Amino acid sequence: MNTSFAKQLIHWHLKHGRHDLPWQKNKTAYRVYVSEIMLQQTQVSTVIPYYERFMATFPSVKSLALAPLDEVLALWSGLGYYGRARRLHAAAQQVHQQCRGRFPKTMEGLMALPGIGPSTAAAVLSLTYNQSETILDGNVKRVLARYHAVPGPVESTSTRNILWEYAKKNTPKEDAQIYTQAIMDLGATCCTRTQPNCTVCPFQNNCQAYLLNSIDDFPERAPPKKKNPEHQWELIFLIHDNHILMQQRPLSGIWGGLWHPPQIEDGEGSLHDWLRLHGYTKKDLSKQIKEKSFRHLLSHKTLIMTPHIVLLSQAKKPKGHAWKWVSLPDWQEYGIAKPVERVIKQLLHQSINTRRPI
DNA sequence: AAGCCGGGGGT
DNA sequence: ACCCCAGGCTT
Repeated sequence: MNTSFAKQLIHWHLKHGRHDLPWQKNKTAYRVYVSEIMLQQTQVSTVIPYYERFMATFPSVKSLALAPLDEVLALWSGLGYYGRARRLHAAAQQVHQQCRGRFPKTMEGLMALPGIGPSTAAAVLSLTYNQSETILDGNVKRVLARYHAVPGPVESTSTRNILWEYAKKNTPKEDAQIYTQAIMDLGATCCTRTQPNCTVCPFQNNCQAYLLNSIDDFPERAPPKKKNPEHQWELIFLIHDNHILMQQRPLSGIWGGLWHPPQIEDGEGSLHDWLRLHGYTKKDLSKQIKEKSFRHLLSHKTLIMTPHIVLLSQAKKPKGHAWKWVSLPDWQEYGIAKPVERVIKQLLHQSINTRRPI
């Protein structure tokens, strides 16, 4: 074990670490666990407001376990990676039903829960119970890759194994709680990705990358994968009698379990589909869709049909099911993806400005 | 091993 | 624009 590394780091953390994060208060396995899931691939500043709302609504494992998934997704909407929310909910139910509401206190026990991998399990155990377990997140990878000038792209398995070994060697038997927080804080506030603040770093005299004057070369990155071309499709916002037509997406894939307005195009989950269910012929539909005029299709009551383009970064078309007219005052109670939320807000705003009832 | 999953912040 | 973020799951 590299005792010196931990001691220096803990000493640094005493003065320069973060001590006021919401999940650092009233530390319980549940509170730390929820924070760790939210923080996966998500920055602290983004998480904080979501975390506060979430914990106010679900203060205990039991309350989360007994809540419907819809409610969990609604609180999660806007945060991204919605699979995290589904697995969080499933894990809470497992803990509630199979562990009498107590989180496992072992790596194996925690990793048996959906959504918990080695890093999250170690974070829960070290931060909550001061167990000597090792994390390897983006911060730790960066710190260690620089400290040891580790060559090779951090995405590769071999480099990751090397970093795991360093990380384990550095983890102290005592004070793992403070150490875990400390190494994340160092990565987040000092050993940052760009423009690291090496002049105040406790490892300035030990960091291989700094001594080689090549901080920017570590961690090495694999060449970027080519991204899917961004595709876009039309979502149609049908608002009728103060309700908006929405459909829920299947649990797998992008925006899993979330709600959004129907797409115009033909196919499963399209507006075509929905209208056909309501007795309109295909010929009717083609004509009216082309003209973007649905006033006579649904009702002669107030109806505003507003097509909007929602841009997604994925090439898959939405497949939805479970059509539902959602009351406009209630739409925020549903899990809605961020781009969709923006359009709905804009629509409501417009209707207020133009003083047109919808 | 590679792909998938989101939205935002920093540069 | 591009990179990255308190990763894990699926294929």
